[in-house]
Amino acid sequence: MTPPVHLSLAGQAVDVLRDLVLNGEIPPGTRVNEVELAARLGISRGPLREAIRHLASEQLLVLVPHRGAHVPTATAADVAALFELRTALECAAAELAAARRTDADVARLSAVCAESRRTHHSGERFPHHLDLAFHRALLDAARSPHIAEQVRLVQQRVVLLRSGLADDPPHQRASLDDHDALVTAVAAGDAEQATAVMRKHLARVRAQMLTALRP
Amino acid sequence: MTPPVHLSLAGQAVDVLRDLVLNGEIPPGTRVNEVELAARLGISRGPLREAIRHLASEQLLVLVPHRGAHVPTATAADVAALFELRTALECAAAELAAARRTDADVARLSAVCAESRRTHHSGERFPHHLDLAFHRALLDAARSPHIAEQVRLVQQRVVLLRSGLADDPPHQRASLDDHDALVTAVAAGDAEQATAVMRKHLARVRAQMLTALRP
DNA sequence: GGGTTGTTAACTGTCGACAGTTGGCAGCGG
DNA sequence: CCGCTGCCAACTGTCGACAGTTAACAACCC
Repeated sequence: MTPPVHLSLAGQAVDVLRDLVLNGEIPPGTRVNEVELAARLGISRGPLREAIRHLASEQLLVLVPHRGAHVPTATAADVAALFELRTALECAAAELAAARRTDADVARLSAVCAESRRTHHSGERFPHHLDLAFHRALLDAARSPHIAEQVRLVQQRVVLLRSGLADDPPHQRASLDDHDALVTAVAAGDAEQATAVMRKHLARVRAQMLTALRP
Repeated sequence: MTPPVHLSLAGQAVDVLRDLVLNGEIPPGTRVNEVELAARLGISRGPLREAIRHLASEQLLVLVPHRGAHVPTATAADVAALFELRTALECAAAELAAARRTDADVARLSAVCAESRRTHHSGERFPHHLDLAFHRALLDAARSPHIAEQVRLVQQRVVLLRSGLADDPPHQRASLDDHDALVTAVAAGDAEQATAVMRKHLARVRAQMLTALRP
């Protein structure tokens, strides 16, 4: 029932370290000490090093020769460049989803949208995990494992960049509308419309992140 | 002059191992023995393991717990799924290139095309490295480092899958025409046309690889 | 006093060795 | 003759220790 059930210490360390980075317990800019972290995780430096390199390949850590690893800090240029990649990938996913979706896919997407609106209306907070769930459901509908994997990696980076950034209720409401429009386009099998909506949606998210990054 | 100038043994091992895999010196399906390869490279197992994990993150190797790493074998389904990702990335690159290209970019692209035609006419072989050079020049014109990096990884996998596959002169000529059409569209700044040509080009390459994979 | 150089401590990069697991092979029983 | 069980070799996973490098601090010279 737990998908990431790694037997090796290195595999476990990857998951633990990933959570530490994404949850902000190792804030951006912090250097990672191998011996200290190895002791904290109760493992040796060998597996930990493999885990660090793995996270670096996911770009959740930055390696500097002879100076160890540190969590990257958010840059405006980084956000812009990253969203170019995200747009390319998720627009393609939206296009494929519109062409391949089943009724079950549409039902799942609608369910996530409904759940999002409910929590937004009641608690007035749009939890990010529901946003991620929506984009993941769209990826499932696209049925393209390689694209899905790459989107997962990019979204991880977005989560890291977004950590510590303020929320913006009007933006969240607009995102909900975008999601609804996406479901409509996908349900109708309108690939062109789906990509157009996705492009607009990501442009909005990108703009919100850039403005939240300024002060 | 040599960009990948790694100081660490692990970094060097990554480059050596990558060449070994891409040049077919470790054929697909072959298992990699850590102690043997470490001795062959004159290094210890530690750095080699890090190199192996790195190549696995680039999907040039497949890791099986307690059974080591092996070079993946080409599957038709794999080619299809991979080209979905490649299409998404390179179409976006073509679109950005059309919007951002400079005269120098166009000159470089034209030069690569001319060189390709010359070798094709004289030696009747269309060297793959010129094909790669063209796509790389297009990426430079797109000026999107993240997309460029991902395309580089995908193209590596394509090279691996294509290793051992027969060439097809008519297909090569069509590819040359595609490249010329791409240069024209990019030079004209016609993003829509550039993505359309790229999509068609990649569909052709994908079809050629799938037919060459059948027997 | 500012800049430079020598020193030192901390950390990464690397190595060799040990332990645990896997797959194959031989021997045994049916 | 076929299937099963127990052993064995080979390999991976992990650990602790050593060597090389970096950066900061302190002493020294100008």
